[in-house]
Amino acid sequence: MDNYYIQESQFYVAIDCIIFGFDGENLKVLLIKRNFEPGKGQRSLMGGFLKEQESLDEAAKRILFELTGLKDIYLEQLYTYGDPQRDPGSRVLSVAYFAIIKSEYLESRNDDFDAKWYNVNDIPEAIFDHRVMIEKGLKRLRRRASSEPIGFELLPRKFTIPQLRILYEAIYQQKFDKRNFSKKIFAMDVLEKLETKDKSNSKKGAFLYKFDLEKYNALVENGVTFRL
Amino acid sequence: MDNYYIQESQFYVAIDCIIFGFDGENLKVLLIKRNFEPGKGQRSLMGGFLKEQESLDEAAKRILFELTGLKDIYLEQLYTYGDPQRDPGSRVLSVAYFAIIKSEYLESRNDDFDAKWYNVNDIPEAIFDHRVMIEKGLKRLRRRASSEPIGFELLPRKFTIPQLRILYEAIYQQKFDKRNFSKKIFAMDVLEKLETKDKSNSKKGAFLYKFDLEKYNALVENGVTFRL
DNA sequence: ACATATAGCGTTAATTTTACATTTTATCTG
DNA sequence: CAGATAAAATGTAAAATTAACGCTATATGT
Repeated sequence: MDNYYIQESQFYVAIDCIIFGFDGENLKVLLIKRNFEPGKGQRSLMGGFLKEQESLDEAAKRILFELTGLKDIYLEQLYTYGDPQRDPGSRVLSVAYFAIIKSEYLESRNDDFDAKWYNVNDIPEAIFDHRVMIEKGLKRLRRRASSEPIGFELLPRKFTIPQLRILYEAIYQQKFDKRNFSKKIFAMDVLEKLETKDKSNSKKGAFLYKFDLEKYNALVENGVTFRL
Repeated sequence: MDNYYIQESQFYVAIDCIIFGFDGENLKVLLIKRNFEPGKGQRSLMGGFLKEQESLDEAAKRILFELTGLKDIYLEQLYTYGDPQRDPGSRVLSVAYFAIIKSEYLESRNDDFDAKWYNVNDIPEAIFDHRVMIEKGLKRLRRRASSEPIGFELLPRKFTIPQLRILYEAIYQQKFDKRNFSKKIFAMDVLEKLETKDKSNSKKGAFLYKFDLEKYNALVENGVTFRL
């Protein structure tokens, strides 16, 4: 490719992924132990450098795959951090991505990186500006979860209404009335009720549901918006 | 500074600014005529390359200053575009910024760049992915304007209620009921009523108001959120 | 002084949101 | 196998918010 911009400066570009998960009780963020200098051994978001021929989205997918072995993770660009002093290793821009892993994959292969889940209410110290990134990711998650059906990304494919409610309580750190919550979610008509019950949390058992993407897309077509 | 990352690739990083304005009737976006290759002479967002010692925000401010001669412009990072093919001149990432210029400065010094305002309902062809950026900026503007008091950034410091309403009608491309609109804005109690009237649009004249930042900040303290 | 054209304002109906308690059901235990 | 248990499921009324709607006031121009 020709280069018209020879006289301009160039920069390292990193991708950092804020990975959220839900263990059925609390909202979690995944941090690894950084395995190179500077900051080797410290807590860090999973990240990596952008490569010559990659788009940003591709790089984020590659990095998530390296950590989790998963493709098809919910992924969304969050913000780009470019303070000249942010990385003592050199001038590096970081494009932060926001990712969600379904809780059924919480225990995926990630041993090389010594990855651990941390409760979002109690985020530990982390390298560089990674805590700032996590805070921003959390805000984005809260905004998104109220206006798009991304909560389902945090749950198993089959889930119960109480599970869904507890998830939203974890996201927003507040209680929701059981009746009102059910009413709201059923009113949107985006769930498919299954025959089977989940009995792990009660003797009576709670019916399982699936998020029905087709119904949801049909609603979106008609201009109806998700709102919880 | 030490460099721990010698083996990684580096990239050009551009900043592009989506500059919105309001002429009292329509929402506008400012485009310039690009004055260097590739794409010389074509319509483009105002932009420039990130420099060695600059943060992203600083670069965006510098670039806006170069075009408008203004400091203290409303500015917010929007999104980073990194497709390897997006700029035929070389591999360049672009960090898009979203900016608002008060309409009293619409006619600022920008002659070097042959800048022109375009109605957002009728965005002309523009270079690279700049139209995509503008569309995204427009969405962001709409979201922001409904949840934060940024509409005032688009108006003169003193404005009338009908002006404010017409602005919101331009942003959302829909009519708002006069009475309900006034009620809503007055209910929030963030405006200061002035003695003087603006008589440019009617014989009777409409009272002028100022956005009262102190009142607004006090509300935010109390957890009240702006919503129009 | 009268015509004109926009500014300014209040009430009612409809919708949405909140608050709140009892019955159902499968399992566990004695 | 009967009774205890513990979470799931469900409806209604009050309150708050939002939407719909038309007339009078005012300053200027003729």
